[in-house]
Order: sequence, then C-alpha cells, then structure tokens
Amino acid sequence: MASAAGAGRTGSALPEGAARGELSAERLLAWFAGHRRDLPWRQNRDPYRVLVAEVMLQQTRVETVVAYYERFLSRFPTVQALAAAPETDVLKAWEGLGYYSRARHLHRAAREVAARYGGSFPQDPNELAQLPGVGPYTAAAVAAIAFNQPAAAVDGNVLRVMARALGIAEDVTRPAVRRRIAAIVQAMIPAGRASEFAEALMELGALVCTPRSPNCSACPWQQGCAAHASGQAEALPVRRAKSRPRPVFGAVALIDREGRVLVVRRPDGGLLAGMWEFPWAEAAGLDEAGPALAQSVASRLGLAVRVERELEPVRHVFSHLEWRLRVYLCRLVGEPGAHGAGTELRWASAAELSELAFGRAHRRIGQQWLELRELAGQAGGG
DNA sequence: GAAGCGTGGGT
DNA sequence: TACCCAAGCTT
Repeated sequence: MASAAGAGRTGSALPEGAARGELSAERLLAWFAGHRRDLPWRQNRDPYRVLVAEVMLQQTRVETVVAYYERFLSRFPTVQALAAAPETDVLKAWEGLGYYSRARHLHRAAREVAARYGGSFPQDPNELAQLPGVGPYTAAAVAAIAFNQPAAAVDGNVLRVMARALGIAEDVTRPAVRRRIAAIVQAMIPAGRASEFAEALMELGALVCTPRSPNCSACPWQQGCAAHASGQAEALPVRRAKSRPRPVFGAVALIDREGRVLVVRRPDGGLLAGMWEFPWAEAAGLDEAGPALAQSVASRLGLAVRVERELEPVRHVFSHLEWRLRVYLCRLVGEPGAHGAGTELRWASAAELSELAFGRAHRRIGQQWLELRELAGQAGGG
C-alpha cells in the first residue's frame, strides 16, 4: 500500500486526464452553461418532478418523454396526487410509453413517500433506492439533481462518455466496470455543484458524445479523451450483443356483440401486466393461428362465436420477443354464458375502449374494429 | 449474471 | 429489411 504505485499520482480515483485538468468538471460545467437544454423537468428541483422524469427516461428517448411528462404532471401534479390516484389511471397515463412496470412502481413509490415520509422525499440515495422502481441510477440522479447530494448518477450516457474519455474497452454492462466508472465520477463531483454536474455529464453524452458520429470537435473534454486520441471514439463503449427477439404466433378473437367488443385484462405480473387486450391464444406457427384457434379462444371464455372474416395481421416487436398475430372478427352466437373464472373481462363500447390502457399491438387491433364499426354504421345505419 | 420487460427512431 | 439502441430495474 505504501508502494510507489500511487505515490507520484494524485492518490485519488481520478484518471490522468482529470489530473492534468483536461477532463475537469470545470470545463464540463462551462460547456453545460452554454448548451443546457430547456427541458420541462428542469423548471425546478422538485424531487417528485425529478423522479417522474428519471423514471420515464429509463430506456426511453427524451423526445418521446416530453409529451408524456407534461400530461402526467398536469394530471398528477404532486406526489400526493399520484398517491391518491387509482392504478388504472396511472397505467392509462403511461399507455404507449412502454415498460409498464415503471408506472406501477412509480405509483407505489409515491404512496410510500406519502405514507412513510409524509410526502417529503428522503435525500439519501441509499434510502431513495429502497423505493420501488428506483435503482442505483435513479436514486443517485434524484439525490444529486433534486438535493445537490454528491451522488454519481451513472446512466448509459455517462458510461459512454467515461468509457471513451478513459479508453475503457471492457464491456461496460458488467457491474464491476460500472462500479469503477461510478467511483471515478464520484471523485470528480465538484463541491457544492453535484446537481449541475450530474446533468452536465449526461447532457454531454446526449448532445456531443453520442453513440454514433460523436461531435468531438465540440467536446470540452476532447484534449483529455483517450478514445479521441486513438481514433476509437465510435468504437466505444463495448457492450455484449443482445439476443434476437423470439417469435410468438397467435390468433386474436375480436368478438363483436351489438356494437361492443370483448376485452380482457392481462395478469398482474409479466409482460404488459395489468393492461387490456383482445382475447387471443398462442399457436405453434402462423398456420396454426387460424380461425379454429380464434373460435377455441372464445369457447374457453364460454362463448359460442361464428368467425366472420380475417382482418389485417399484426406484427409487434418487443425487446425480447416478437408477436405475429392473425386477427379474426367473430360474431357472438346466442347469449354469453358463464365465463372462465379469474379472467377479468368487459364488453367495451368504442368510447370505453379509449379509456382502457392497451399495449401498442392490441391498440392497433382495436383500431381495426373501430374502422369496421364505422363502415358498418354507414352501411346499416346501426 | 442473465433474462424479462415496450416502444419508436435512426441508419 | 434488419439491426442498434435510449436518462434501467427486477428477479
């Protein structure tokens, strides 16, 4: 420990570029002062507003989030308002944004802050990380941005910026590498300016040190950047490849009954938890996802139907699987009997459809039903 | 550590 | 078309 290894250096976790002042927080903050975007979650440092933004931004682009954020905040302006809302309202506000467990976790986090902390957020990142849906990044981001706590908010932007600046060629998704980067970032936080610093480092990744075609000539850290020096900026960071989505085939039964259509709610856990959809069943292949399967979907719900026609198939790619669904318009034969216990279902009118939360794929399927219904309305005056 | 969990945009 | 990926968390 008393060896010569660290003796001639700074003795801190700071890399050489930082020690020379070329990767300095001061340069970064000066750049940020001139390039900071005016985003809706930057109006103030209300921890609730910061948390909502950080959760929405998880794996989601800024441009997508802005409109959702403004709607969400106008509907649930305070942590108390969100805590008091029914979960169905929260899911509806999240519809289309994806990763819906974020909405359920955020809702539960709001209830916990309201109940346990009397509506005031804790400031310690370790305590924030106990809230549902709040992991190491989000806890650090809220602590730093809202409370100016010296916490290292290491997201994908920061991993990329630091991997390039330091020339780290290891897989940045490995926890050990991530921890090392977090320690370095932690050591770079300027006293009393943690909030600005956290935003600035991410902003640099978002605007300059972009995944492809980084704008190195505009970068305040260009002189100290290892990847720029070696011409490897675009080759970093290294991540392990993701596996391709697995195909899932299925047949959907759009069961029409006097201008209403049957919808069912997905179970509480797993994919699209708690979201509504049209009843369907998985098949071994596209050929097996035929009208007979649609009919059996209905019969499992205690309904006798006649399959009238096939509509446009729907293909939807998730991060880990791909739905390839054939869609069948069905008409109820006779009256609905007893249905399978446990499944929550509803005969929805067009207006009611728009009030339920659907995933994208089934929302598009619902559109097909709405369009048919309009055509039928024009022809039959129904 | 690896896999599950959505969606839309860029190339 | 096909791939990559974007302010991650949970199990």
